[in-house]
Amino acid sequence: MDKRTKLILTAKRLFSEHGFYGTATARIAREAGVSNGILFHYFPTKDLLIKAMFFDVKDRLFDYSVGQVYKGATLKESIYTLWLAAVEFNLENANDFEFIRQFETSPFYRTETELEHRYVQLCLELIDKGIEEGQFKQIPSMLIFKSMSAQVETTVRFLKMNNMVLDDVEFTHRLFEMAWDSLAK
Amino acid sequence: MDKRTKLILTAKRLFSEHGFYGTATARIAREAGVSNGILFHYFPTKDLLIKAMFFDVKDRLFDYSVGQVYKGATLKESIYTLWLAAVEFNLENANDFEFIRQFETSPFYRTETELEHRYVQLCLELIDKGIEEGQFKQIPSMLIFKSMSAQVETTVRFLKMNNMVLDDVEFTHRLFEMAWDSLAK
DNA sequence: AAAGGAACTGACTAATCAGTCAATCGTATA
DNA sequence: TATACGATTGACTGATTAGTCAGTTCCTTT
Repeated sequence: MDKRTKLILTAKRLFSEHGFYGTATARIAREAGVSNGILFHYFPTKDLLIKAMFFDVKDRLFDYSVGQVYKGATLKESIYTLWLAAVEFNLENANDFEFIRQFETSPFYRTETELEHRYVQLCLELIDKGIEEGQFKQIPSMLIFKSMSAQVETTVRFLKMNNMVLDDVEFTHRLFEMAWDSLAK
Repeated sequence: MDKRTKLILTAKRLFSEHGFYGTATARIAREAGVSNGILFHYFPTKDLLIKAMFFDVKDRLFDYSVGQVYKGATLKESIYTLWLAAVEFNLENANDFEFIRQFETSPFYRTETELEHRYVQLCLELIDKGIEEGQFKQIPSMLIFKSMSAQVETTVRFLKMNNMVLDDVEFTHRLFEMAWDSLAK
């Protein structure tokens, strides 16, 4: 594994445990098994390291989930697929999940940052379609997207806190219905 | 205004703008117009200052919202009152809102911290009642509470980002229905 | 093999910060 | 008036940190 990747993985683990400011750059380098200097070779400042990590996570979430949505699916099926993929991804990648959570409430985060990403674009298109077709409530699509994201986050936090996994299909559906009902007409 | 209160108000403003670690204790004292030492007289460590502020906000939210729920109200009316009070409180107290948001995603936050508070207790009782009576979905009450809290947060963020206020009753109801539908059977 | 540049090292620094402390002030009580 | 004690000050310190830099290693190209 190259040192840049090692740094990102180590940083993600330490950030999710101790927060951005609770983690010294020197510690990231040490625990990644590389020199202090090389961190600043790849990421000129700590801020740029953090921002690079944000896009790294969003890219991987996109790759993980979008492939699963197939063309012929109904709107509800598509939303369900995206919802389930997001929940699974966050459950399986605990450090990514904690990292994003902290990033989005930090002063680093600006909405423009997120808007740029194709994952968000895709979701918004789907939601707009649902509103036009009259399947969704007459509410701004951005609010619906944010609401769904918040539901995913809440669900993941709950499952983790109670050491649960999504093995019960019936329960999984009940969780999804909670999110779905909030946007369906 | 006594110096302890001045410190809390100034800290809240600075924390909400620059985060916990982005705000030096010396700066809090300076902008509050008091000496550096007095901060540590009232709050022996920075962590204790932050925790004291958390309970300060929750207390005020409790006082603000609970008085508005009247005895004879239906379950939906009570939930609506609490939802609206929370949204209004967070809109009117921007610094409190940002502070709590950061606190809850920081390493300071432990779930036990919140459970102790009577505001949470009250909400959980109401939700349990709704589940027993069959009005709410068969989902753990803690998850429903967290989901509602997340919806309030999302709504407030959306309104603030678009410089909106809750002056349109019809739109307000549509926002509430979003949250309500996610928990109602 | 020579050259050149990217990857890499780790000791170093300038700045910042949480928390301390010795001294002073204000005021209430005896 | 004397005593006592909490409130208050602000200069100070020891520890920590992001970022630098001069020099070394490694690899590719000619």
